[in-house]
Amino acid sequence: MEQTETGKQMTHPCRTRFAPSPTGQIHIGNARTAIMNWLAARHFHGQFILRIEDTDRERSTEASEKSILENLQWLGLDWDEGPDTGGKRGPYRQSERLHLYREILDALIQGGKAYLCYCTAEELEKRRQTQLKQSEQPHYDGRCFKLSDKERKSFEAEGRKPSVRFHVQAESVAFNDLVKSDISVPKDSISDFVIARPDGMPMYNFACVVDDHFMAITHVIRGDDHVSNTPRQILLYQAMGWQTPEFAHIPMILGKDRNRLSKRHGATSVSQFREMGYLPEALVNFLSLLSWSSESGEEILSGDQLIREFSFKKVSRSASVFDTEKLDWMNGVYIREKTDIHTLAKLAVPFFQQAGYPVPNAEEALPVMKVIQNKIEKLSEIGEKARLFFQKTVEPENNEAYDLLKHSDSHAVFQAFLSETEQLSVWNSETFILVMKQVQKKSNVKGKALWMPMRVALTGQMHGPELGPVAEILGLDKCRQLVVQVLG
RNA sequence: GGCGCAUUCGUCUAGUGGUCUAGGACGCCGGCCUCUCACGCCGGUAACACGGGUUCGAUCCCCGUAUGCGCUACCA
Repeated sequence: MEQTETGKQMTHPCRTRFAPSPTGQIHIGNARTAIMNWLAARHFHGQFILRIEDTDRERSTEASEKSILENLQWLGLDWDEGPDTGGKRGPYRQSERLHLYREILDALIQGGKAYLCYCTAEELEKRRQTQLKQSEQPHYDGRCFKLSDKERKSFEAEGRKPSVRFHVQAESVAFNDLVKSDISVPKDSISDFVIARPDGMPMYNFACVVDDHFMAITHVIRGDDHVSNTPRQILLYQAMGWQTPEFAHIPMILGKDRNRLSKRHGATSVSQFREMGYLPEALVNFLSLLSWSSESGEEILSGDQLIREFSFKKVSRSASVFDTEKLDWMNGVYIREKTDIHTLAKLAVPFFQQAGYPVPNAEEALPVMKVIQNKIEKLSEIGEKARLFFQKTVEPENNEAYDLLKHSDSHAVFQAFLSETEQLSVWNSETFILVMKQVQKKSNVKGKALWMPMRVALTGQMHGPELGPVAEILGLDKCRQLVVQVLG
């Protein structure tokens, strides 16, 4: 039998879940939560379950669900059970589990653990305001708990539709969080809360508990914005006589201003990072290093290493700021060191095309990618860095470049280059270097004065990739043509 | 307002009652390499929120304060 890190014995193998609500693009913070759940499941050789929490009918869409699954897959996460793959504990969409909630709800009401509440949203809000005004703690006063049959009937006659409220009886609730250690909440800080809407749709805290129970989730790993929800959920587990799972609340991810990450901070959805040319492995690596660190202290970690090294003990308790500069660096590491050049070329094709360059496939992208591989940190920089290979005409980028072309030494270099290449039939990086050596002899110009004019002639720019490979990709004809152009 | 949680370089983090003159990474600065830029390599900059305790000794333990975040929904 496996042991959890708190020493409690697990009666099932580790089962974790990621339970997004399909109300938009998957957010970077949610993605991190998904990654942690996935890592934990894989580390403990358990199962990772995907569940769609679509009880908010107003905001849930099918398109969102589809996009969430796609982006999770893009990140490289896989799940053992989910809405698309199925599984023994399904269905995996809350909207398809309504009958189950209904059953539990009835049982709860029968057992006196929950009751119908006829208060309207307006009434509730009004009372809340009064409580606030009297600097009281806003809470539900429990008035519908002791409704007489007569009162109930009169409410029904008014056409009021009741919601279902959970009757809180506990003194106080305490639990041991795998990340945050002991957390306890005093009694009266929790008042009777709604667990189902008048239309029968379950509320988050309720549905979540029912599903986690029936899906046999052993570790609930989620953002620490759920810490305050946990006591409510534990009360529910207790009322139903179910065993509570382990809880692990991982800290929030903050924006640069230390506020909760939101659109104001720029890109926040996984798909946006994908479009900007971040590699999934880099994003996963970076995200897993937020509020977590490896035992070894390594920073560049593959998925397998992440799985191997995963541990709740290494999750820190405080929020972290999402630092794109470090992400950029890490993505650069993946581009230049951690990704096979052929794979990279393949991934790059859409970015060439987006920039309008005629690159139909990975074969065409390959040589250029080899040359600019260590010049970019994101694939979206391809447009800028590869421009020199596709531009129709070459213009010196600034006065300095222009002056360089007009220098008399440069003139000699160009002349020599043309005569040296006149009879050439073989053309590649090496022959270009050989030619330049000859040019040096002939023109008696060397070093910077030799290479820089050639660079500007071929690319128009003062900076750029190594000239040999550039010349090779450009081809002999194009090179000669460009040199003729600057001479004329 | 109440309750909960947090607080080590600018950022991500390591760390333990003495080995901390606090380690690593990103960024930044300087140098090397070099046809340029980048890569790479070498070096540097920079932090234990504050105030009380406990202790021979606290970054590490306890209590306050401040600040931040979260929850306090018929959102999830």
